[in-house]
This record gives sequence, C-alpha cells and structure tokens, in this order.
Amino acid sequence: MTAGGQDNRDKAQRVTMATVGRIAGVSQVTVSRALSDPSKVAPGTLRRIRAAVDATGFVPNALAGALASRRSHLVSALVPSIANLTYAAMIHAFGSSLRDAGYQMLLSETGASPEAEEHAVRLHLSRRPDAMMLTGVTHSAGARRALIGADIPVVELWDISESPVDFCVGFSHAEAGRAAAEFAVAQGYRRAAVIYADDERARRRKAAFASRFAALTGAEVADSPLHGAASLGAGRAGLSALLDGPGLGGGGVVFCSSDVAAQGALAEAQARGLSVPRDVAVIGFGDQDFAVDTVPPLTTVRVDRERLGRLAAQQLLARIEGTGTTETKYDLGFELIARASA
Amino acid sequence: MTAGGQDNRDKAQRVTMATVGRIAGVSQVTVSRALSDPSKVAPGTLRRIRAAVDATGFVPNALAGALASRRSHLVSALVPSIANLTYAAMIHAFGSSLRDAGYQMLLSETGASPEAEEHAVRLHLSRRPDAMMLTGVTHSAGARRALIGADIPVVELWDISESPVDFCVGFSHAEAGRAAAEFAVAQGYRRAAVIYADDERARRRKAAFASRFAALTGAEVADSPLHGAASLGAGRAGLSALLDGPGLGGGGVVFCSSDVAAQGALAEAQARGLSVPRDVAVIGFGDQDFAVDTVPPLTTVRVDRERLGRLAAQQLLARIEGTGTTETKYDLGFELIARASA
DNA sequence: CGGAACTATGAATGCGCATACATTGCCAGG
DNA sequence: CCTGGCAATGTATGCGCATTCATAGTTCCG
Repeated sequence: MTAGGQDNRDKAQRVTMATVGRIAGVSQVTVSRALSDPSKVAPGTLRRIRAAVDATGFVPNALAGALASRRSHLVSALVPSIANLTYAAMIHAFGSSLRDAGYQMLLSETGASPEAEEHAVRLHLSRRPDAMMLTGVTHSAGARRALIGADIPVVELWDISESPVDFCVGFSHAEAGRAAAEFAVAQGYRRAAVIYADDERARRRKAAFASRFAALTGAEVADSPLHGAASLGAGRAGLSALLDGPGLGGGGVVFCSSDVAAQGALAEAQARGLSVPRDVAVIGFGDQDFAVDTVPPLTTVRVDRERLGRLAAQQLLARIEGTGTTETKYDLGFELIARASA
Repeated sequence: MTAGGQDNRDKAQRVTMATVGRIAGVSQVTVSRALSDPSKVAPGTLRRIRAAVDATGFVPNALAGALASRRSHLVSALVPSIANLTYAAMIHAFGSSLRDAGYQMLLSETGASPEAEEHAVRLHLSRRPDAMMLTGVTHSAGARRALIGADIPVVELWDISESPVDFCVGFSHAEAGRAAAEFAVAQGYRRAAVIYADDERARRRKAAFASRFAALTGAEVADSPLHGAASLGAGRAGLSALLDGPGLGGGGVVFCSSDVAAQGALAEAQARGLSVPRDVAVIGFGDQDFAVDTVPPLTTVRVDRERLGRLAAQQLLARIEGTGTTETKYDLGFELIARASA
C-alpha cells in the first residue's frame, strides 16, 4: 500500500467537506461550521456529520482553509541548529506554547550565515505563517525587508536590540559577560581566560568579559576560540590549549561560552589530574540541566530558556490576535549561579 | 510596524502573480512559468518579470500553489522530543536532506504517548504533507489508519518491524542489547546491571541485555529505571541506587540506555572516588560525539544517526517521485565501540 | 395573532496558484 | 506560397475551504 505514489492519488475519490456533507445530507458549509464551531449546528445534524467524518476518515485540508481564511495557524521558527541544547530547550518551550494555542511550528535550521537565513526567511514566508521567530538580532537587509513586507508579528529571540524588526525577547550578552567577570574578580581570581564558540553572541560575551576583567584587575585575558560547534571535545581542546600556552600557566578561571564547553574543560582538568577550582576554575554559560550534576557542580550563568521561549510565543500569539502590546524589547536578564567549579 | 495585526493586512493590496504580471505586461500564467521554469519564457519577458518581482517584493503563496498542484513540498516529522540529542542528530540529517531537495520539514514533538502521536498525525496530515516520518514502530490503530488513508510515503525511523505502515529504517534494539551483553561477558564481567530510561525501545534493549547476560553467565541482572528523561543527573542517581543496593555491590558492568545516562554514571563513579572500569564498568548507547571525550572514554553502541536520517529522507523523496522501491525494511545495524570504560 | 428576532441551513464567491487547452506568430521544408 | 510545427503566451478552470449574504423555519412578546 501507499507504494506507487501517484497511482492511487490521481483516481482516488478525494474526501472533502462536500463528500462528508453529501453523506450526512447537508451542504459543505454546514460541515465546515460543524467542525469549526459545533454550537452553530443542530445537535442531530452534528451527529450525522460526525458519523460521516468517521466513516470516510475525512481529514480537513488546512491548505485550502488557510488560503480561504488567510490564517495558516502556522508559526515559523528559524534557529541556527537544533542539535544545540541551548536552542533545543527554548524551541521546546516555544513550540509547546504554540501547540497549546492550536498553532503548528515550521522549523528550519539556518546555520550561522545570514545568507542562509535570508533564504530560509523567504521560503518560510511563502508558507504564509501567521508569525515568525528568528534567533538573534543580526539579519541581512534583504531578510529584514522581506519580514517587514510580510506584515506579520516577528520575534527575535535570545538577544536584545534597540531596533528589532518587530520585537525581541532576550537578554544582554555583553552584560552577561561583564557579570561573569565581576563574579570571577569577586571570587579572588586574578588570571582569566575565555573558551568561546564561533558565534557572534559568544564573541560579544567574551569581549565584555575580557574588557571588564581587565578593567578590574589590569590583567590581560587569554582566549581560545573553538572550531566548529561547542562540544565536550572542543571544550577539552580549548582548555588544553590554554594550559599549554602562556595565558593560564599558573591557574586562574576560565569562562566558557557554553556549559557543554565548560563540561569539556572539567573533563580535561580531570584527565590532567588538576583540581577544580583550585588548579583551574571553570564558569559555564546557560545553566543546562546537567550543570548541577557535574563533578564539581558547575558555576554558570543561568538563562531561563523556557521562559524566553514561552514569552516569545505568548507575545506572538497576542499580536496575531491583535491584542498585543507595542513593546519592542523584553529583557529577561540572567543570573549568576555560584556552584563549586569557580 | 507590523503592530495591529489585522489592520494593514485587510486593506493591503496584496501582491500576487497577477500583480507582478500586470507590472511586467504579461498574464499571471507567464509569471508562474517564469518562476517555476524560466526556460519556457522569452529572455526579455523573464527580465521584466524579475524586475517586477523585485520591485514589488513578491513572495509566492505556497499554500495556493500546493492546493492547485496537490504537492505541498512539505514533509512532516514526528519525534518524541527534540531536546534529546539522540533524535536531534537524526532530525538534523533528515531535515538537511529534505531541504537540499527543495522540501521543508514540519516538525512536532509527540512525547511518548501514542494518543498524542495520533493527534499530531491528524494535525500534520491536514497540512497535506508529501510524506511523513514517525519515530519508532509502535503507533495507535487510529494513527495507522489515518496514515494509510493519506496515501503518502511513510517512514518509521529508529526501529524496525515486520509490519511497518509503509517502510522502516532502523536497527534491532533487541540485538543491540544482546550484543552489549555478549561484549560484557567477553570482557570478563560476571555481574551486570542496567540503567534505562522509561522508553519502550530502551526497555527492549534492557530486556535483551538481561536475558542474554543471564543465559551466558547464570547471573541475574539488576536494573534501575530512570524517572523522566535521560540526563546526567538521572544517570548519576541510577548508578547511585545500584551501588547502594544489593545488585552491584561488588562491582561489575552497567549498561546504560543512553550515552548521557552513561556519562552520569561516570560522574557518580568519579564523585565516589571509584575507578572506571576497575570498580565499575560502564557501557553507553548511541555513541554521541562526546563519548570519545569522556574520562575515561566511553564504551558504547554506535548507531549511525546521520545515515539513518539521510536514508529515510532519500527513500521518502524517491517514493514521492514515484521512483522508489517497494522495500519495507532497512536494517542499518549498529556497532559495538570498545573504549576504556568497559 | 403578526411581525421582530432568532436559529439552522444553503447558494455564491474567491483565496492565489497550476494545469490543460487554445491561440498567435514565425520559420522551415516542400 | 502553403502548411506543419514549434515557441511564446493567454484563457479557462478548479484545488477545498471560509466567508458573506440570503432564505426558510421557529419562537416570543405585546
């Protein structure tokens, strides 16, 4: 069954609302009403229609519905990667909120490149989503233009900006970096380094950390860029490079651009027989669920990814309904969680 | 901008192919042709049409296109969770293959419940996808019926079965469990336990491991079910319970239902000052990218998630085009990767 | 008991596009 | 010089539904 592809599909007597109506002895409109607002249909009619739906296995055609009503009940979401836990939790919250409200999520990965993002934006807009979510606040001019032209609510998630396309929900990455630096200094560290992924926001956190740390201590901050995505191995390699280089020879604190990288740093320290935080201290970023269970538990910057995702979805939905505010920036902040690793 | 929702949208002179055509001095059909097959349009005409597209910011309406052509270029995918790395890598490969072929992926999380899955199936079918991907081979009768009725290619991924809805791409979880048991016995372990997530496939691996291990050694296999999703903390708790209980007091090997849980077991051992694999050995499942970088490196069962995702997508696409085979089962197997943890 | 106010339904229409078919003009071969 | 054939375009139509507007039947109150 289902084999040949076109074969059946062509001759198949497709089941539409008209088919269902014919069986139930009503017109197509009444079927439509019965499905979208049962209270508008007489009880007996409703029963017959439902029986006909079951008998035929009717599945409404949302494409036709969306075309006619100009409401697709689709929200599109563009993220750099779904294999990245940081985004996964946020997407999960975002998607769940949408689903609860009767919307579906059209998800695409865009990688890091703005060109790929622009292409994805156009592709998604062609599906006529009722709203769109983008990751970050950096987009190509073409993408911005297309989004504005689409005239739908657009949320930029995971960062904030003074000039969002529509509105943004996030936190200041620079402030997060500064806060980590201030914490490190308060803990007494006078040497520091940064392990960071190749990502615009991670670079901003790193720069802010470095300049704040330098301002407070006068010490240069060494850094070790990761090649490719953050991973345990990349984190290990990052710390390894720092320990073997001049920057962190005598110990100090390492600020990592993600908890995964930090976990890698912990692993490298363990492999080298170094004690954390005595020989080298580690600060992560994200407060993933595993951060509390590492050995030692990870000091990190908590970002409420669930809340970010949920708020973004709620605001989008409100604006779709026309009940939204005109607020353009939601700064949800972050929190430094001091555990044992730094 | 984009604020009020309906306001602009109602009066806006929507840009359609007819609009573009009017500006370019041709009819709607010619615009359609210019966009879908430029070779069918005279060079000069093409130029004028492209200019008009740029000038108006025209974005084709894929809903209308899909309705008219009965091809949505959408493939829907249902997974238990995207926050689970195991699935994330597979989805990534699956989605990338689709994207390269000009299809988009409509993704939903269904959790573990067949009822939720059935609901999601209906919702997805209403978007008239050209094909569908499901995780696993266990589905409600209603879901199977709906899928068969939809008459589209359906792949069941991450497991195999003799009676798939259409075809499946995966491997035998029972065999994987047996292989782990045989490896453990070959390594000389005579005591074993299992830490497993609350997931039907994980339970099958566990049962196969336990019965094979018992058959080979005569020893009972203790187990520790995880509550909720696999995580570092859950893995730690799992090993902790085993070590404090009677089952694994004197050491032995622990087969975990995922690499993440195994990583938790390693962390618990580290926290207790136990040496791995001497005091307790650990076998993971999945060979996630981090498995090679843990301390010690993780012995695990490798499953080529990329290949699974890619093959599923390719087969689906072939069947959409009508060039597919009638094969119903692709068993891609697995491989035991011996590293230092067991 | 007569019409206002509902309630329950149907007929007509169009969303924006792809597709089948028709038309026009032009060139080549006989 | 005529015709067959191809290139380039247009006309007509319908995908399956939501949305108006219209129409019967019902109820209610003065």
